[in-house]
Amino acid sequence: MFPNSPPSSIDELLQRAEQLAGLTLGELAHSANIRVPKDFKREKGWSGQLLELALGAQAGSKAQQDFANIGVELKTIPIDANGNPLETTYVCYAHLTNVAGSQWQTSSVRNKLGKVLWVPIDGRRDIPPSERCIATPFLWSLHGQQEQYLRQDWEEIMDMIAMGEIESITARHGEYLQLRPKAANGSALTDAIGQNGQIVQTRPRGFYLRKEFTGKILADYFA
DNA sequence: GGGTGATCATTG
DNA sequence: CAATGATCACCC
Repeated sequence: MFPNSPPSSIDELLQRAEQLAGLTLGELAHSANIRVPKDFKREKGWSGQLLELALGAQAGSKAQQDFANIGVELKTIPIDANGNPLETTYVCYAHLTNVAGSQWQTSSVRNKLGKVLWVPIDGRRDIPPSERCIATPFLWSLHGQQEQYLRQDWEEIMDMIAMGEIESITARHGEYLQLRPKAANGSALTDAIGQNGQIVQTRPRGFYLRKEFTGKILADYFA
């Protein structure tokens, strides 16, 4: 059965996570009487929510780490047969106003990625979700050159947001961290800084890690 | 609407 | 055919 309380230490979290390696999503879901969708067309976050339950993360939405008591964020990541990421990784919502004076050290990107429990899961679309296998979860921390790469991209993007250039930022900006739409649909609007410093309406955005970045994390671990 | 969990699907 | 831009479900 799934734990009903969060892990009280990183060791406990890792112990829980290691128990999941090798299981299929179907086996894990079945153990808790959870039904598995045929595909993820209408339940895109299903894998992540299943893993939250299986590891005892607090359900629901909160703007901080999944395991705030031990400072760890949980990220599932879909991989192909070679262990390479199949999708970019969502990090957090991007605030588009009141960004003057934002510092990397206190940014939500850095806070979210400080410590991450990565759970690679077979994401091949030609395999039904129920048969997709959970690989070996591992703990990773953001530091050194990887942090500098993200910081550089983040500062470039935040500068553009602060300068009122939100509409000229595309997903092509940023070597490893990119800004993309993040909303329920195309009609969602939020405040942003306009070209003359005024408030304008734009599509909500989120920060995402490019596959090259997460691919390196996976390669470093499994090398 | 803002935020969590992400993958989908159109297109360059 | 990978990547960008769009979208799905749920919570508050």
